[in-house]
Amino acid sequence: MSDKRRTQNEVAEGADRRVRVDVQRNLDALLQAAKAVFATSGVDAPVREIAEKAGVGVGTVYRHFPRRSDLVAAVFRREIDACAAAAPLLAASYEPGEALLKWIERYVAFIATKRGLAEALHSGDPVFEPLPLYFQQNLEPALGQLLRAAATAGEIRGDVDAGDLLNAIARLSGADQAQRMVALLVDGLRYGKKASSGLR
Amino acid sequence: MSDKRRTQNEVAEGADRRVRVDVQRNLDALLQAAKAVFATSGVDAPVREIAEKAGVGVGTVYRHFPRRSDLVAAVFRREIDACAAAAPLLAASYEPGEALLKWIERYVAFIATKRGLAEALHSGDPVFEPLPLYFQQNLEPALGQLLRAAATAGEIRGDVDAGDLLNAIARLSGADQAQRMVALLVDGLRYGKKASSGLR
DNA sequence: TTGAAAAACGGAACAATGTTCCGTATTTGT
DNA sequence: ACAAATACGGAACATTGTTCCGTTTTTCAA
Repeated sequence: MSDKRRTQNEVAEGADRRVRVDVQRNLDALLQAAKAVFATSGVDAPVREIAEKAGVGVGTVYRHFPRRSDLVAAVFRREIDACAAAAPLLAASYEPGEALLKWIERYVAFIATKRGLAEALHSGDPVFEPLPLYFQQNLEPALGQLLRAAATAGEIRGDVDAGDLLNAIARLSGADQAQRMVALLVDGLRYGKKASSGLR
Repeated sequence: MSDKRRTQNEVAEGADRRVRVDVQRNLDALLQAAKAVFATSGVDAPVREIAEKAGVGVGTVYRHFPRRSDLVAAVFRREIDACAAAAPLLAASYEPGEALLKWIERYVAFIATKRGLAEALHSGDPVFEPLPLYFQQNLEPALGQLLRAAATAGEIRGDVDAGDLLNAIARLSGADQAQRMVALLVDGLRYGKKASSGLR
């Protein structure tokens, strides 16, 4: 290794070396192909299918994403971010209760388009652990804000955990009657200020 | 044991031939092994593992259960039946609201012990189609009865479909916070007599 | 009791998939 | 233009569902 001093490019960050152009190209193609395939065949689609659609070998897929789930996570990250970003926007445009409802609606729509994602999140397979983590780290604060605002406004009870709700909705989504079931869950939010189901 | 004529055993049904003893033995061993393995490793456990535990070859497993899911279904059928049978018993021993709550509790406990079952039910994999069918055909009437009784008694709203609720609970079960989420759902049952979430 | 036909058995073999490995091709910095 | 570094593609391996078939066990009746 001759010394590789990157002269002026030596940014603070560990920017070891400029990313090779082919890497960037393949990564883009991969993410795009994966997004398309996931939408079509669900998140359980074979890696080979994605690799082929992207015009790369499976080796390339695995170099960028050591685990299948890493690819899934990468593909969804940006959509998750967008969903999280929507929260403050809605909060600024509607009253607390309405904003909460609208955000949940958006969240449901997002989850619904990802066949198999709900299962993956809950599969228990250690390989999917990072995914729900990212989900919650990004979505929980967003929902938490809306939840708190709505509770303060007295529109819903105040003892509901954002993470719980996020998880519950994700599980309910995907079913034919998802809308109805989520609605029921939301009604539960308004039931009262104190626990009361007897199942606690 | 010479005289083998089926004499009085000759039931009307096309009892072509008495089931071979080894068949019965293997079938029992299989169901028992499967039940144990499912409880330990979840319903996704490899068929080979079950076959080995039962002391039979995989060929035997597939002769009795053409699809993996058929075995899963067989193992749960009796438990499902028991769960369904509990409904009228509870209805006879408690007031409508209480009976409903207790039955849901039992249902949750049952689902909880079957790691992966909720996912299987919803997997979309055509191979699991018969399972949810059996579930609903047996559990829906049971829950429906309790639901109707509770609604009549004015303890919950009357527009909740038993199938929906069954499905929703199955999806929620298995999570760490399943109890809390189901409780929230149940609270939703009491919210009012009319739709009100705005998500409908 | 005995022997041949029927039924079931076990497990090797096949197919689909996730993942790893490595010889080859591409890119980069000089 | 060249050599080192890096990435690439896809064959090879591991795991698991499912099928196939030669062998073993059970049944039935003479």
